[in-house]
Amino acid sequence: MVYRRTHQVVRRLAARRNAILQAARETAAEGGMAAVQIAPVANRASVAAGTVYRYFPSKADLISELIADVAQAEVEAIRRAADAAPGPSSALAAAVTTIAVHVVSHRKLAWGVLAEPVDVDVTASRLNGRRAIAAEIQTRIEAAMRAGHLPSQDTALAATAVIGALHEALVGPLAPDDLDDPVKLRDTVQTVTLLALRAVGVLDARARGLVVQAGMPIRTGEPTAIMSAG
Amino acid sequence: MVYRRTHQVVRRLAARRNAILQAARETAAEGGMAAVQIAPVANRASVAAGTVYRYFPSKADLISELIADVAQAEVEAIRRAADAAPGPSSALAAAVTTIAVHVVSHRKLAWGVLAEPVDVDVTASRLNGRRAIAAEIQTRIEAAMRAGHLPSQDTALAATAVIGALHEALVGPLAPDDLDDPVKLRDTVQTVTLLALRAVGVLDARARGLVVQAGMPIRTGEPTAIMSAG
DNA sequence: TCTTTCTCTGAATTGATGTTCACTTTTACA
DNA sequence: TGTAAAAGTGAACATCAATTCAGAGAAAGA
Repeated sequence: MVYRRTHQVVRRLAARRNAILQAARETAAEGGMAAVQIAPVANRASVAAGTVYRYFPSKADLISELIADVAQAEVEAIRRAADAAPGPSSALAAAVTTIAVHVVSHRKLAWGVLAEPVDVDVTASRLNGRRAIAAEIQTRIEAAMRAGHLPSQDTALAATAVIGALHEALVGPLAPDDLDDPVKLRDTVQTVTLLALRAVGVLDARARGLVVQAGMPIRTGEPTAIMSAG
Repeated sequence: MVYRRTHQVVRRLAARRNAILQAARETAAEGGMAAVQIAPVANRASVAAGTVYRYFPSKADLISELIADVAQAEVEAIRRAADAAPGPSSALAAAVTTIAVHVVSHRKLAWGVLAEPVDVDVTASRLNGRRAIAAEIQTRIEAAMRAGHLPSQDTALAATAVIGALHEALVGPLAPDDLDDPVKLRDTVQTVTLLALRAVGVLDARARGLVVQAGMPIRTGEPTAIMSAG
């Protein structure tokens, strides 16, 4: 034997794999899932089309992994935001706000990951991602419910409905189209968060200071934990 | 000239066009939009593939028309149910309940019409359908708001969120999978309707008798107007 | 430097469907 | 019954992107 992988090579392979995933992600963020085709992604990652297949068995696997990554990052962001909150109600508010902010901040990517038509089958990955995020919300609803802050309810269904409301109102085809205006964006996030919280029985979240404060900037691309005491 | 369309022929042509649309609809209801391919649909309508193109310029047009038809029927059902209600709050409840019931009753079709990936571009048609339905809900929210039954709010955003909550919880990938059980189905519809109404600020819709009554059968395939006084 | 093995390349292949079109069948009416 | 126009047929075609693969290029060690 005259060839054995050195650490260098191992690292380079890993880096290249990441580069492909990253290229796919950027492509999706810019042009939606429809734009995520092997040739353009490969080109963006500075490799040949065939090379992609040395790292991913198929386009479906590539996109599935992309979806899983995005979902996991979201779950972690939600968890961080909620765990930093002082009580169950504000934890729930923080979780919902986090989703809302992330989703509006990366609409194209969110739409692609969540719902945009793709030619290959990624339902399993999407389902898992949704499940993980819904479970996170469900946990917070349960906690608030047990603390007596929410009426008794089917938490699984409630979590699903909350997510649906957020997605449809913020990235669905009917979402407002003027969200590039930061003021409008903040108002929209706040309104939708209020709606979602009200759905599960939070009374007057705004008065209780549970949601985004007026004038507070929404920063994109980082863990978001915007809320106040509750 | 020795050929001119008789009334008979005109009728036969119209009937055949309907047969193709109907075949597409049935195919979608059974196998989702993915199953709506020219060859199977033509076969189901008992015509050749080429014949479809004598009635529809392209597959996109066929599916777009299917979507428009379903959406329009839905709008009419919502309007009937809401108009039959005694007051603004119950009209809103009736509208929401109608959507919920229809959507669970024809999950595959609803999913196909609303969100399922399709290889051709039907975004315009979907957007129109969603807009029409959202407008219907928005109208009812506005009425209830003006009557002082709801807090002041952005009705467009509220209507969108309501629709999102209904869809995600009832036909989305996270929807309960045991909706074939009629009891479970009724409970689910009721729960989700409550969530949706609560989101826009309806307090305790159940106690006020605004939603599906326990024991009331949900019939499918016809205009639904299930509610009581309000 | 030479050989072996791995990795990369990108043009060619494949597969799946929407779409077309030369031909057949049907229709209306003289 | 004959014939011109319309309607229907379905096999062939076009398209488009995922996938493959034979050969080129690098890397490791003798």
